[in-house]
Order: sequence, then structure tokens, then C-alpha cells
Amino acid sequence: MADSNDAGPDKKTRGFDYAASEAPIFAAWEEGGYFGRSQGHGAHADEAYTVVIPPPNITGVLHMGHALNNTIQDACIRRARMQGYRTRWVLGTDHAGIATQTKVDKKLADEGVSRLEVGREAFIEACFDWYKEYGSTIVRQLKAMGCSCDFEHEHFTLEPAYVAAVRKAFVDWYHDGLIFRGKRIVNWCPHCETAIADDEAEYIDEPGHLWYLRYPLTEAVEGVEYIVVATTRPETMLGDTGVAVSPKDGTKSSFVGHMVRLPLVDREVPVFSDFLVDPEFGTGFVKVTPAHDANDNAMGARAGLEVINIFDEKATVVEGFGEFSGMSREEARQAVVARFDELGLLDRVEEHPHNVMTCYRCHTKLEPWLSEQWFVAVDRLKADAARAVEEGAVSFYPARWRQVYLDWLHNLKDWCISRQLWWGHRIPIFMCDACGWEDACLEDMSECPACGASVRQDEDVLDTWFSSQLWPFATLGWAQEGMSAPELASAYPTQVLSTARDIMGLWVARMVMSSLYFCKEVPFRDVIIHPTVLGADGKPMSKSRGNGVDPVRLMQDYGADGMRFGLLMQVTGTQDLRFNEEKLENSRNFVNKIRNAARFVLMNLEGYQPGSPEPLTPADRWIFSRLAGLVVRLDKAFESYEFGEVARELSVFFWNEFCDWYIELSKGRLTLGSPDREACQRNLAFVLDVALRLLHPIMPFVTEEIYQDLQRATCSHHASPSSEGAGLSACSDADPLASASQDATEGAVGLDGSAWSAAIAAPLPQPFLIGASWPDSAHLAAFDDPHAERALSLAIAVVSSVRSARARYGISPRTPLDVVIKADSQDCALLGEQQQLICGMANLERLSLAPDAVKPKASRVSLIGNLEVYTILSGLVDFEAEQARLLKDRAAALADVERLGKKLANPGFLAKAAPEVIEKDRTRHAELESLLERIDAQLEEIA
RNA sequence: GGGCGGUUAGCUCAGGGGGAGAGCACUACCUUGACACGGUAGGGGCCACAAGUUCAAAUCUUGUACCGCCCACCA
Repeated sequence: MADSNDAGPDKKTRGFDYAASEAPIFAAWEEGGYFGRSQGHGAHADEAYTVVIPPPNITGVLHMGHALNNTIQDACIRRARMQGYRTRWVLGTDHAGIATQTKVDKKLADEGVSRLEVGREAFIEACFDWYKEYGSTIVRQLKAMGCSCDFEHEHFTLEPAYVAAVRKAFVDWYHDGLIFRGKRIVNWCPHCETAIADDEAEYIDEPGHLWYLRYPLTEAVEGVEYIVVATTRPETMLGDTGVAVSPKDGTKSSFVGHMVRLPLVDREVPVFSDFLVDPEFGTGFVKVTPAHDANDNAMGARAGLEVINIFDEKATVVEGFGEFSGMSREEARQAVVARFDELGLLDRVEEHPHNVMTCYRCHTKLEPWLSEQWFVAVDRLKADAARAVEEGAVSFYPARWRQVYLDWLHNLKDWCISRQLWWGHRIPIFMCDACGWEDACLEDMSECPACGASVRQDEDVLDTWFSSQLWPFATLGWAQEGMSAPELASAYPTQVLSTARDIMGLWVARMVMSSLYFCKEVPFRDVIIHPTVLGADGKPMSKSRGNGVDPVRLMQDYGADGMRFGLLMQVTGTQDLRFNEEKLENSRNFVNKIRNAARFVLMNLEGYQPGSPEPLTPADRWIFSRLAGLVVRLDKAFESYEFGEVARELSVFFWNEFCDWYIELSKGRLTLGSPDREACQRNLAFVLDVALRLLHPIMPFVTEEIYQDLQRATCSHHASPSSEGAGLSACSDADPLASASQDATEGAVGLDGSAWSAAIAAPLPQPFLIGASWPDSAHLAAFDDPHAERALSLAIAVVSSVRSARARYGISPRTPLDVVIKADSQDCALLGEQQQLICGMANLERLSLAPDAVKPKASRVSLIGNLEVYTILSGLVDFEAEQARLLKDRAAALADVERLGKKLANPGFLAKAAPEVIEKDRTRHAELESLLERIDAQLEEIA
């Protein structure tokens, strides 16, 4: 079939059609109305929990970063929904100015027309067409992932309400003096013919040269007739209007105030000093070109230098420069250098690798270019944005991003917001050429309010981030109703924002700035900066590297659940995430394990009688206690957004505790006629039910599917298969939760019963797990049982040691064995309670326990803490192997005894260590010593 | 040039002041009525290096090396 090509060579292709099983579940949620603002229940019924999605670009398709980020958000929102918050995950896409314009440009070019030929209006129409055709791709992919966004209210940064919001923001800032027009150096892309923000520029390392040029002084200074400047861009000398030296450089102070005669252009320019000059670099003399370098511009402004622009918008030398006029940047460079050489003014040339700024879209080298642009003055805004974080109104996870955010703000300069594009929010500035009137207007203007002449609107559009910064509140009705919009009044600020670190400043900080200004409120409480997903080679995924992985393919191969779990498992505090597909195999296997465990439980529920879970056996008490502890740990991990921790806890509990031990221990109790079969059924159903709830935020599909089956299987009335949904209808009046809840209200229910119902029962029976309640750790705490946990861990150790003995001596698991355990009376009692359990799991004929037991003949000993476990080996025993094993154990024990002995003989340790630590080490030392003695005794017996 | 992160089993990575962990891979056994995308039992590591703090360091501090990311005005 089709999957044979792109599946890896060593991949086991099972061909399970995950999409076919997941899609109907998603459809059922959608029909059930779970994706809008949820109603809320329980303690948090009045609290809103809102998340806004970082709007994907309409040019984008789902990549691994999205997959991770949206899994994180969905996990948060699903858990919150289950906890009873009134949740809503706001969805939408970004018009992505340059990115989209580039795509549409290309599309038109393929059709043989240019943007300029079709005109502005038609071009924008073509962009909207493009959006309609491709913009929803990523939304479909989010659905495939199981994301529980509010799909019915999808936003777009160029929808009418959003356009109004952007316009209002611009007008308000303009009238408050925060937006101004200025002639400044911007990063200009001569290919796209637009300004590019600093953050949008990409740096590439390039081999280059440092040209040393001689500038003759108009009169010699201390016998020196010319000075030498070093430059990587000799062509810009055409626009030089000064030469700067460092004020710290005493050797050059005598030049300050003198003039040099600039070659080629016959211009006299002054030598002056400025702190920006690094005396160590080059010759210490810096040519200053105020029109073509940001630093030079700053220095020029301080020194009052003339600003001479030598390039037009295509970076071609403008008129007035003789032979150089009309040349490209590159031609001009060659020509200038050649002329200097001819004139004997080229001092020398050095190799000089350097960073050059390139356009992130077309990778043309950017030209620092003086042009008229609109700016946002950030000083006032950034102070508030910094304070919000300093005072804890916004928290970062992991916390160290806080400093990165503050540093970014600290270094923030005025923000160039105008772009010379067509696709985007057009700047709402209207100008009258007749009388000079100008204003920012909410409504389009056609005639001048001052003189009645016709007005024109600024041609430029706004930087995409200008609109993105309004995202959290522009999507909630701000433009129309301000802060009294229902969603803003009741559900703002949003709870958590999850994003990649590369847009920390670009987007996160700007949202804080704009929200504080317009809403007088932070936009979100918590910011999750998730790890960057890297390729298997540890490098960022990219097409050119070919190390990319397609999440859509991953969902085909591992299911959405498998991908989600596998991704979250790899989220650990701080790191980049080197994506490891093996982990997905692992989580797919986990999904399979869950399915099979559920199948086991379900196939054993015949004759199920509803009722409360009762911890009757040590195993029951143990698994209930583990479950109670699990919920506490999960809550803590979720609250600190430690998703890897969440995934690991779930896996250990479900697989290593529930499946490996509890289910195995249940098997004997489930045989027909077993006295506690019904209790065991209820307990299994209970643990499975709680586990499904805990797993659901990460693995929504399987858990929902099983939940449906579990409800049906535990439904006492075998309720009528209803007509709703595609086979997912629930028997709502007979699910285990409803039954439990009824039991509880009938009174006279024991502690455990009420704990169950309080812990998991929703106020109303929930037909879908997505709407069921999150287990309450406070109520489950009634199941906490350290005694049972210790008892089971002891029993597990005994069983493992017997199995180990079998494995070493090749004794079949089916051969029953006799075991003698020597233990103190306390442990004897503990193990005595679990005689049945141990015999069952280890397949023992007889198990005897006594404080004074002696080693039986032909037995193999294993020592667990204070226990001596003698497995009687009736069959063939290889005593040499046994001796080797004992010798190895002895060496290990001896090393530990010596180390601990030294420690305990250390007066410093005894004086300063915590008493409980000393006590623990003493105990362990004693244990080890007795272990050694016993090993020696064994060795003697064998020898 | 600044800042941050990483260096732990063959591989990918958790953990984190007092007995080295997981998954994969590997070895042996097991097709047992949930699951071979499985089970049981194993083998495998002076936790990058060096100094320091401490009674005690894989864990804290500092430094070094290497890998990676982010920011920056070196003409």
C-alpha cells in the first residue's frame, strides 16, 4: 500500500488506520458541543480558563513545533475543562504579511503576471483567494491532532472585527503620541522593496574583505598627510560626511577638528570623536556614512553631519555621483575600490569574514537605508511590560525565560511598523496635500475636514506583529465593545500562553505591552516557553537540511495519541528537544498497552454489579494508594507545566503498577465463583476509570473510546443503544460514575465509597470523557496507605527473587516451588497477609515464614533487606554458578560496608549530618554487615 | 562580545547533596485466556575534565574543554 514508501526501513508496518478510529470520536465531541466555552462545574464553576492559540500563518502547514505546542495547549485546556473551569481555546490564523505576499507573488509569476500589473486591489483579492484555498489546512490538521479548540469561532487577523481592532489600536497610539513618522535607518530589502524589522533579519556568515582607504587631510597634522579608514563596504564612502575617532584614543585627539578631502566625490568632511568608536578595531579611524549605517547615523546626528543618501529603493547609486550613478551596490563597490587603487589611495586589503543581514524571505542582502517610516515609541510601553513580569503578574515556565524577556525589553528600541507591502493592515493615516492636514482615522476619509480637498491614505501596511500583538484581546470583542465585551469582562486575562522561544520578544513581550496599554491588564498569567523541536541530527528542522519530520505522517504511523504522548514525554525542563521517533514507537506501544489492559478489564466485567470500590486485599489497598499519590504528583507536574514528568508518571503507574502487578494479581480473583469477584470487578473498573481521566488530556482518543466501552459494560440496564453519534452514544443513566454517585447519596457509605464518588463523580453523568471530571486528589487522599505500599513492595521483591532463581537455574515457571523466608516477626506478619498473592505470582506450592527459619538443603538464597528468601531447588543446581554469584554479591556488599564504615567512623559526619541520615546509614551498615555474614555462611555451605 | 542550555549505559534521554534510572538496542527463557506494539530474568555506567565548598558531590560553586541556541553597533 501507500505507506510502504515513506515508512522507515526498520518500521513494523501494521497498517492500523488511526484516522479512521479517531475521526468519529472527534466528530462526536464536536456534535456534543464540547469545543466552545464550557459550562464549568464543581469548585471552579465560576472561573474562566482561556487560552489563545498562537495563530499559525495561513501559509503554514503543521510542523513539529505546532504539534508540540498544540499538544501542550490541548493538555492544559482538557485538564482544565475536566477540573470544571469554564474553558475556551481561541482559534485563528495570521495573515502573515510578507510570507503570504511572497507566495501569492510567486503564484502570479507562475501565471505570467506581476503584482504591479494586476494592481493593489486585485492583488489583495488574490491573497484572500489564496487564504480561502489554503488557510484552513492547518485547522484541519489541528482537528486530526484532537485539539479541542473553539472551532466554531475561528478568527483571522484580517477579519473585519480584527481590522477594526488594529485600526483602533493604531489611532489610539497615534493620538497618544506613541506612533510617529520618522526618517531613520531601516533594514531595507532592495528585492522586496520594503523595510524589514531588526528581528526579521537573518544573519549569515560570509567571507568578506576589509578595505583600508586613504583619506587625504586638507592640511598635514604633525607631518601626517592622510589618515586610513577600514571598511567592509567601500562603496558607501560616496556618502561619507565625516571620520570618527574614539575619545579614549589619545593618539588621535590631535586630528579632531581637522578636515579630510574625500576622494572621488570632492567633499571636505570633519574628523570628530564619538564614544561609539572602538579604538582597537581597524585603524581607529571610522568613516561615517549617516545615510547607510545605523551607528553612523547616530554619530552623525550627534556631530551634526550632513546625511547623503547614495542609493535608491533598489540599492542603485542615485544621480549625482558621476560614473557611479546607475551602478548596483556590487558594481559600485568594485568601481570605488578600482578608483582608489588607481589613485594610489588603496592602502591594503585584508580578509575579513563577517555577518551580513539578509532578508528572511528572499535572502537578499539588506541595505541599511534612510527612509521615511512609521514607528512606535516603546519607552513608556516597555516600562510597564517589564514591571508586570517583575511583580509576578506574568510568570514564565521554565523560570529562566523571565530574565530573557526582561533583557529583551531593556534593549528594545523604537519599533518600525510600516512595511511597503500590499497584503496587511493598511496604515490608517490620511493626508491632505492641499493644506497639509493629517490624522489617523477610524473610518476611511475621502475629503479633508480642514479644506475639503480630497485626501489620500498612506500606502504602507503595518508590520504583521503589530496586529499579532493584539491577538489575545482583539479576538475577544475588544474593538466593538472595549473591555465590556462579555469575554473580556469575564474571561480575561487568559490563563496560559504556550509558544516557542524565538518569538519571545517579537510577540510575547509586545502582547504584554499592548494589553497593558489597551486593557489595563496583562494578557496571560503564565507563559510556557516550550523546547524547540530539533531534528535527529540535533539541528533545527529545515527543508534544506532534510531533517524534517512531518507530524501528519507521525499521526498515521503512531496515531494522534501516540504522537502527543511521545512528544510530551520528551519535554523536560530546559532543553531543546532532539526529536526521537523511537520514543513514538514506545508511546504507540503504551497506547496499545492501555487498549489491551482495558480489554482485559472489559472482558471480565460480566455480571458487574455497580457499587463503590472497596480495598479488600493488600493489592487493592496498594493500587488505590498508588493512585492517590499519582494524582497528587500529576497535579503538581501539570501546575508547573512539567509535561515530561506527567507522561512518565502516567506510564509508570499504568504500565508498571496497574498492568504488571494489579491486573496480574486480579486474575485469580476474577474466576467465576471467586468470593470477591464482584469487588475485584468494581476495583478494576474504578482504577481504569480514574486512569482514563488522568490520561485523557494527553491521549484524548483512546481514552474516550475506552471510556465509552467501560460505561457500556458497567451499565446495569444495558441501556438502549441511542441514535445519536456514530456508535459513540453513551448509556448516561447507567455509567459507573452515576451509579457511584447515587450510592454515595444514599448514605451509610464508608469512607472509601464516598472518596470514590467525591473523587471522580461529575455532578451530572457525563456521556463523554472530555466532559468528565478530573480526579480530586484531596478526596482520593483517603486511599493513601503507606503500610500497604510497603507490604506490596516487599511481596514484589520476594516474587521477583523467586523468579530470578528460576531464571538462573532454568526452572520452568510452571514447576511449583517451595520457599522458606526468614524474617523478623513484623515482616512475617506483613508477608503472611500476602501469602496467597505471593504464592500465586511466584507459583509456590508452599511458603513458610518464620523469624528463626533455617536454610533448607539445596536451596538458593536471596537477601532482600532483612529478609532471607530460600528457594528450594529440588532439581539440578549448578553450585559453581551459585558460588560465582555469591562471590560477586559479596564483593559488592563488602565495598559498600567499607564505604559506610568509613563514613560512620568519621567524627565530622556524626557531628554534622542530620540524625535521620546517620540513623539510616547505621541501619544500612548493620544490614550490610549481616548480609555479608549471611553470604559468607552461604559460601561455606556451598564449599 | 554578552547571555543561556547541554555533556549520565552502545543509542536517545530522565534524575539530582546521603544506596546510579527509563526507553530502545543486547542476552536467556516464555507463544501462559489482555497485550509478542507482549511477559520474566539479566548484562552493561570512576554521571566530560579540574579545583573548591561539605562530614558527604553525578548532584552545589568556580574554572576548562567540546556541542548547541539566543542576543549584540565592531566600521
